[in-house]
Amino acid sequence: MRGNKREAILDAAVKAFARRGFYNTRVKDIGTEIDVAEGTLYKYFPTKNDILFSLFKEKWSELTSDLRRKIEPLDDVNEKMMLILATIVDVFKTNRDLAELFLIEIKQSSAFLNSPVAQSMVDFLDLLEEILKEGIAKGVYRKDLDTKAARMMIFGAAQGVLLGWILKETIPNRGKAFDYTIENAIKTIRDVFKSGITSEKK
Amino acid sequence: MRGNKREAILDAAVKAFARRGFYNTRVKDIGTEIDVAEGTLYKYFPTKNDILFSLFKEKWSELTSDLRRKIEPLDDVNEKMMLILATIVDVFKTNRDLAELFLIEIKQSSAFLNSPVAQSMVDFLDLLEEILKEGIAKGVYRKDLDTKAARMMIFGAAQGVLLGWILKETIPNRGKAFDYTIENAIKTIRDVFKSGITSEKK
Amino acid sequence: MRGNKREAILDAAVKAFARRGFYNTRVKDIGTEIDVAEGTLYKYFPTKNDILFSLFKEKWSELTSDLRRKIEPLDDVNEKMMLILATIVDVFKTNRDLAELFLIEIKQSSAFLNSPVAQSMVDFLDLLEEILKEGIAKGVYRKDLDTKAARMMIFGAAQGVLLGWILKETIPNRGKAFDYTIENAIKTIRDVFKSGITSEKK
Amino acid sequence: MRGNKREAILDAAVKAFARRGFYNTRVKDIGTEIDVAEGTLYKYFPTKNDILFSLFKEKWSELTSDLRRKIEPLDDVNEKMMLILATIVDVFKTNRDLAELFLIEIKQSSAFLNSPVAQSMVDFLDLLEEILKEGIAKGVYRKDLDTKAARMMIFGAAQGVLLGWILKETIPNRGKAFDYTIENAIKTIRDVFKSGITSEKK
DNA sequence: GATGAATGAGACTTCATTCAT
DNA sequence: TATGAATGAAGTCTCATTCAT
Repeated sequence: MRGNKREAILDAAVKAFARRGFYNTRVKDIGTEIDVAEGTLYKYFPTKNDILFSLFKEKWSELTSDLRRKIEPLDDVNEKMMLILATIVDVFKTNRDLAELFLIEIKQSSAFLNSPVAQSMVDFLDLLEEILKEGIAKGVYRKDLDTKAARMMIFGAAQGVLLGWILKETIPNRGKAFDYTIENAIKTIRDVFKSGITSEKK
Repeated sequence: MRGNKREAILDAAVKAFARRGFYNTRVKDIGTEIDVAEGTLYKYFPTKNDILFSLFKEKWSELTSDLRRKIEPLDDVNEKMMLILATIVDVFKTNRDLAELFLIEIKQSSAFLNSPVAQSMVDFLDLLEEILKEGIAKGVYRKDLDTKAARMMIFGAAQGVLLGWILKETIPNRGKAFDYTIENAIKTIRDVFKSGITSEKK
Repeated sequence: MRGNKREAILDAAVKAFARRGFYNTRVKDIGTEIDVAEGTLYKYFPTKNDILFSLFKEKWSELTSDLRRKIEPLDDVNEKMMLILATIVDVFKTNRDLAELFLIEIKQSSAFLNSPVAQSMVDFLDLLEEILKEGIAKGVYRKDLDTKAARMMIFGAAQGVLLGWILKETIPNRGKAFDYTIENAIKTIRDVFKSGITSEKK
Repeated sequence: MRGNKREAILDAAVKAFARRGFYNTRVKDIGTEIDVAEGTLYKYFPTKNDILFSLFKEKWSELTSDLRRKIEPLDDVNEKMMLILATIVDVFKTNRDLAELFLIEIKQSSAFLNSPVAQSMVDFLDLLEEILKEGIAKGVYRKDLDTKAARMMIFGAAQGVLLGWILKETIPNRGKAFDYTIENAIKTIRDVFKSGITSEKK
């Protein structure tokens, strides 16, 4: 029971934060989402900030361990990398609110990057780097890759296409500026990371 | 004189917003930065929001037109693309606060993506797309590229490496997680976009 | 409980507004009057203006319906009219703060005369007019009376004597300028409306 | 020249205060009315309050001495009284802004009734009382008249009809509630004060 | 545990007044 | 004398958090 309500609060918070952003969400809004009084939230989380903290921590951890489980049986690094990218996009496609929150409230995440909470996001980046290193070791990826830079690049690229995909639907007027399917996006990412944006021949 | 103070306020706002984020910055903080009273800010901008709006609008416009001017004399699309990526990284490297603001306060930018202000950011994306299209037309870039998705991917990738670079210095504890030079970052971006992360041979 | 606090706030507001005027009263002042925090006021009324609005609306309504109840059993229009005038003076004599507010913050009432709130004051004027019309129909009042003008005249006359009575006590120095008892005032009003200021004979 | 600008400022203030009320009028608004900068106003009046003070003082004085001049040649007290009432209504009819200000910003006038400024308004009331006393002495007015109360009643009655007349035009929606001509109003006042609201046949 | 009324610190914004030009 | 940019005190209102029930 306890765990359930805690979970429910976090899920409500994802929705609320995604919809209006952290600072424009009232603590009451989170409660309203699941018919729980403000005071009750404070039984589970000491402050509004802590709700966001726990959210990031737990959701990132979940995502990372899911990914680890998924790529474990695979051998080919390229396949691993592509699976990761595809999964991320897929997860966020399924859980739109979570996507919005993770993509958009970066400031908040960086705001507590100092805290132990941050580890969960770094864990994800570490996973990315592992694959890269493995690929390099196996001669599949180029040796001169700066893995720390590359992982941020990959992370950013995924964020970028997801952001565009979100904005397309969020913002009627500007929709055309971000008009692509999520399938095209994932194909673009895969192809570009595989062989660049340059034409194959050459 | 008038223009100067307006400029000064915007610059102070960049600093303040970058340092603490939009919502954690007090209007008074912006004024303090340049020894100007709170009330004076309101002579130049009707609301706190408008300061951020004007900031995005004007700085993005500046950046985009700078880029256009720079790539004009070039013929090779690849060179153009690389120049753009290098310039962006360079601009933000020089103006650290601006970088932080643009990379991190995305929510705010998306918050007003409906407004005419947004056009300035879309203008930048359009520039990116133009190059991509030109490259495709000239047979330099792959024909199957979804240019709308690709431009978001490139935009995101650049943001990603810059974010890491910022976080490295902002967050002492986690510094190692983002430990790469900006030079390595730009090289990584260039190489990956040119020929992917896979090893050259094959 | 809820109703009680709302009532208490309105009563505190009457006092505060009467004492210093609407614009010179701080929201905090109203709360202080009844040991309630500023924020609490906003649980009951959305804005400071709304406090004044509700005040006018509810107090005028109360007064008007009281008057209607009182005059109902009477037959003689003259008696009705005199009862109304006497009651008004009496009500305000008893509730000095309310008097001060109603007499003095006319600007505010006129400020929202467009709003539905105004109806409550017009209702009172309508009551006055009804009596006048009844009197005319019965041949007790002069046929050539412009009832709309007359009701404002009566309303104003009552306001005038009450204003003087208030000023007498409010303003020590000028007290002599308004030196009459409320009993004399009501007698004056009654007599003058009955047969004018001219001497009886003639 | 000096006097002219001072006069101009006061006239502009009458307009501005009448239009929006004292508290909703900005010092700048007064200046704008006559194309004078804010700073300039402060060369002529030490504070915003002083503008209102001077206004009341000077305008009331003007009105009172005008009235004295007008009634001087008359012998009949009744004629005097009627002339006064007619003149007041007429003055305000001609100078609508002044009317609105005097009728509506009573709080402000009472706010400084303690100050020497108030004398100007009391002077007017004194004039009213003089006539009443003269009438009583001559046996024209009833001996039992409380002159202090009566003068407030007369003052209030005049205010009342003027207020209605102003509201009629100010407030489109409620116009019907105050639908009478100023001519009817003055006739009503004259008749009622002469012989009451009761039908002539006694 | 749950509630939601109450709290009050603190944010944004306004505007009377000052003062250098 | 005239200006109007600058000031900053102070007001209204919000909302995270507390606490009595």
